[in-house]
Amino acid sequence: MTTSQLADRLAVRPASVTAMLQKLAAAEPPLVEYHKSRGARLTEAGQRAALAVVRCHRLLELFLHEKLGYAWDEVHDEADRLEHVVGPAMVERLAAALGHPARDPHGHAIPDADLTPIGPAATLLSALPAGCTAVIDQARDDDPALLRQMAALGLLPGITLTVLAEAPATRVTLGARGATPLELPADLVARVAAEPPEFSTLTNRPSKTMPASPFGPSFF
Amino acid sequence: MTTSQLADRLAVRPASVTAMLQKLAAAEPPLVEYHKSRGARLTEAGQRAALAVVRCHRLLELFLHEKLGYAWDEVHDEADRLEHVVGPAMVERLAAALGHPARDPHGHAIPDADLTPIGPAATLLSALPAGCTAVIDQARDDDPALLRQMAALGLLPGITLTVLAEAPATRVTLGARGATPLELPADLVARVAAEPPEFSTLTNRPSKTMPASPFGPSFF
DNA sequence: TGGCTAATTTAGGCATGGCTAAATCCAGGC
DNA sequence: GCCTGGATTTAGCCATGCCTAAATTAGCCA
Ligand SMILES: [Mn+2]
Ligand SMILES: [Mn+2]
Ligand SMILES: [Mn+2]
Ligand SMILES: [Mn+2]
Repeated sequence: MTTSQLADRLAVRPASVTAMLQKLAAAEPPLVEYHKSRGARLTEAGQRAALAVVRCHRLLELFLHEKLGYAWDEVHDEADRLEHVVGPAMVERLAAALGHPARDPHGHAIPDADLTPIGPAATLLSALPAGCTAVIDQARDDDPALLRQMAALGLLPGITLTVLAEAPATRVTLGARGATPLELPADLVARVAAEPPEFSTLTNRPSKTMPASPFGPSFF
Repeated sequence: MTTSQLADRLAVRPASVTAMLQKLAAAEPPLVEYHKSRGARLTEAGQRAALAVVRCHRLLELFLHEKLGYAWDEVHDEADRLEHVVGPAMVERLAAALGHPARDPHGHAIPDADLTPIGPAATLLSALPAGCTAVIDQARDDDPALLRQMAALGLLPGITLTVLAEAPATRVTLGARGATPLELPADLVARVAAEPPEFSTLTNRPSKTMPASPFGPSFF
């Protein structure tokens, strides 16, 4: 990643990114491989550190949803604060209490305890060709409004849909066939991913109305 | 409290305490009433802020013990880190999930949602007169070794004991009468509190062997 | 091969919360 | 009513992580 890509994602100034990259590259062991003015990449150790935080974050999200009754659009922010403070012992306790789950409420894959890297993302709804049938896999979890909108439309991970048209707007049908067609907002289809039914770990499995449940592969 | 008392409790230099007291006194609203070179005291707002953190801390301790299977000597440190990051919504969710409990695993009172101040401490074992019968109420939770020692001796909140002798060492009998007498270490009796049976909210209620369970009044 | 612009890094600051060392305060003791 | 030693505050620093503004680099096009 380049300095400015990171600055954008982190909502921080490029100068701050440079400083942090230098620090992480100088750490023992180095967490990033930093080529000045060239960008940076996670080292093996850095990737493990990152996966540990992601594992913690997603377990927390699922815990808040499953055990404390949070709606799926409310869990991300709380998890974002807790993830940096929860100790390794508690992470494993949470995993055990949740039955070593594979997915968080938004369908994101939860890295396992040995921090094996996660596979690539599924396909965005906006990239599905017309006529295609796919299973909703996961959605960005950093936009509560998006998640509420999805829940209202019945667009939950595990749900199967068929694309009727891609342009000018994405029109889909939910449930295997012929139900009422839906027109999906452009910002929604750009942030929800789906997979071919035969790839999906878990086909069709709605949950409580507002909240969602565990499912499919990763993307962010 | 004086500056140096605070410095001792917080394991911080007196100069740092002075700086923080000045800051808290200047806050809007002021959290402490600070008389320079004279010491400081919590304001109404400061007390509420403190009780909110204590409530969160104790709910977390109970949650870790009850729901995640932590032993009672392991919960304090984890709660100490989480307490500053858990949001108000999660505190109330925790309280609800735990059934709005009155005590944490060490017997400390959990402030209720409206942050009503907590009553004074029970009596230390070291202060009980010989012949006295009392119910274990609570113990300091910041010393895992003490808590493990208590569990090993069967000294859990809710347990009734009778003091046989105060000097040279504290000798007690557990259970209403005549079981095998125990000699209690001086550092233990200085950090465990008990109450007259008729004052105790909950008489006799041991729990899992190592871990403990919710009980009696407060002290720190 | 320059030169120009956009990306990046450096330089210099700010706020937080801590520390040490040097004043300063104050309460007793004489 | 002073004197003095312990308590307290002030002064001056440090590390973190972030910021702005000023260099510096790098890549692309003439
Ligand atoms: Mn998230
Ligand atoms: Mn998620
Ligand atoms: Mn505690
Ligand atoms: Mn406690």
